[in-house]
Amino acid sequence: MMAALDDQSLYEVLSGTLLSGRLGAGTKLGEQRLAGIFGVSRERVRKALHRLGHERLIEVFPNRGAFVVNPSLQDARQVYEARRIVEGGIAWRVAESLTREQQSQLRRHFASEEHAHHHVNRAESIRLSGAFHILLAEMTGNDFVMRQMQELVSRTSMLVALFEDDSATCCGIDEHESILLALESHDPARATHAMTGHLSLIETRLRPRVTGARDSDLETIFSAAIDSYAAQTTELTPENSL
Amino acid sequence: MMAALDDQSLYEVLSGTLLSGRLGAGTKLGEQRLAGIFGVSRERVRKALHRLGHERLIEVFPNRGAFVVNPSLQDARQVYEARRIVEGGIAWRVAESLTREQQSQLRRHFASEEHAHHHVNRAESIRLSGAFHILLAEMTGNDFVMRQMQELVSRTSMLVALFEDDSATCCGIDEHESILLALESHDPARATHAMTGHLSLIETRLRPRVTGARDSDLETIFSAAIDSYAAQTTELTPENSL
DNA sequence: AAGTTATTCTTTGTGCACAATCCGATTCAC
DNA sequence: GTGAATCGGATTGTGCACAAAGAATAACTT
Repeated sequence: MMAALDDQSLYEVLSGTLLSGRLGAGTKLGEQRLAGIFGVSRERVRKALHRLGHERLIEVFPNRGAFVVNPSLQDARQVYEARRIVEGGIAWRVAESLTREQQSQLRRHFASEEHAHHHVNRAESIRLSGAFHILLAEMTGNDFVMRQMQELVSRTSMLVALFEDDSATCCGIDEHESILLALESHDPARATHAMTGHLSLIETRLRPRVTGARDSDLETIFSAAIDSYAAQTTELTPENSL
Repeated sequence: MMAALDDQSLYEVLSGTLLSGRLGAGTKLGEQRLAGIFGVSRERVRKALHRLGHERLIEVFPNRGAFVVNPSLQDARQVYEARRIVEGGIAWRVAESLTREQQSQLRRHFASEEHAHHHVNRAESIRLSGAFHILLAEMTGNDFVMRQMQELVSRTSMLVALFEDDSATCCGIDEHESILLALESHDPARATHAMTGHLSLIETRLRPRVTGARDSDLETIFSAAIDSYAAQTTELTPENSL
């Protein structure tokens, strides 16, 4: 069948592929080309590209086109610095007002992290590490803060794809525990301190990596992305398969 | 002459007018209508509208159009909450690393604030109060943080236009001083505390105001906005008047 | 032969016409 | 008279064709 992608799907596939780091930095994303690959009109691609540009996932040069961003190590540092500032503020706020439910929710999450860690389930560990930070942002119950965090986490995942030190792409579990303890003691300053220290440690794990000649065949990469996206969505809405 | 507005100018006039609160909440911004007023094609207006929608300065409903946002008091609270979190983090960070130059820069700014305050220069006081917060954000030297702050300050100025208690739309000057003192003492926790306390105080000044039947004649409002924008830009580039 | 200009070709940007959608009013049925 | 359904007007969304800009190449001059 190969359903025609709607705007949202197109954006999600594009965005997901960008974030996964499968595209070589600096790769040109031609409108015509993408339109052909995705089987949609050029205007559709245009709109998606503009949106991605606004979210800084790609760089758009007027009359020149859109290109995959090529973040420098300095850019990476800025992302972590921003996270220290924002998540420091989040930790402070959450420490002030942690409820019983929130506390047990964090405890439960931390237990999963430990479980995955001890069973050396690497992929799951990475996922849960990120989720811990998102969970804290959610506890502020604030849309602005959540959106900003989502953007920062997106950027982070893009960066680790570029600069990952293969040995450690996930947060240290002890550090999460010390954050948790600080939150539970309702000590804002201590919580902020634990959070900023944690993020600094993660940052030190970044290594400038030779931007390896990754596969930059747009057709191949996006076809795979579309397939996995389709699989994922049909799985979520099985009634569609009727 | 009445130069044809380019994309950027169009966006800035639109955005500035939105932020000033001169437009009634919920006012519909029809594409055709605006195109006529600004003397540009509909597609141009479309693009600007989409951008504004992405920045949440207007609400865009598919197939229905764009409308001026109508923030509730609860929305306002969220903005101040977000500012407490982010600016709390900023204060922490700046307190950690305040340089001599930064310190004197802040002192100088504070002196201007005091001056305007004592001479009862109301408009200037308001402007400088906002600038103080932006200045702190700039001192982090972080693009992400600055962009977020710009967005939050924009929203704030929109909100005070809606909910202002006429007696106090500017920051208390004593509060800024206590933040300054905390920063100078290089005490992050104290700085964060001063900042969050300050923002909470501002928030208490918000009063739910009957969304007064403001003038919603798009033609009149935008014509004035275009004129003042033109005046402002020609002033900045006097060589254009040749 | 190197640098510079002219030309061509590709890619992005824009306006226009038409299609899809939504809102409101009128009409019809009960 | 009230409710639902339908039709008309208006507004937004989309594809297409053309215009404009940039990049690469070719030619020409010094």
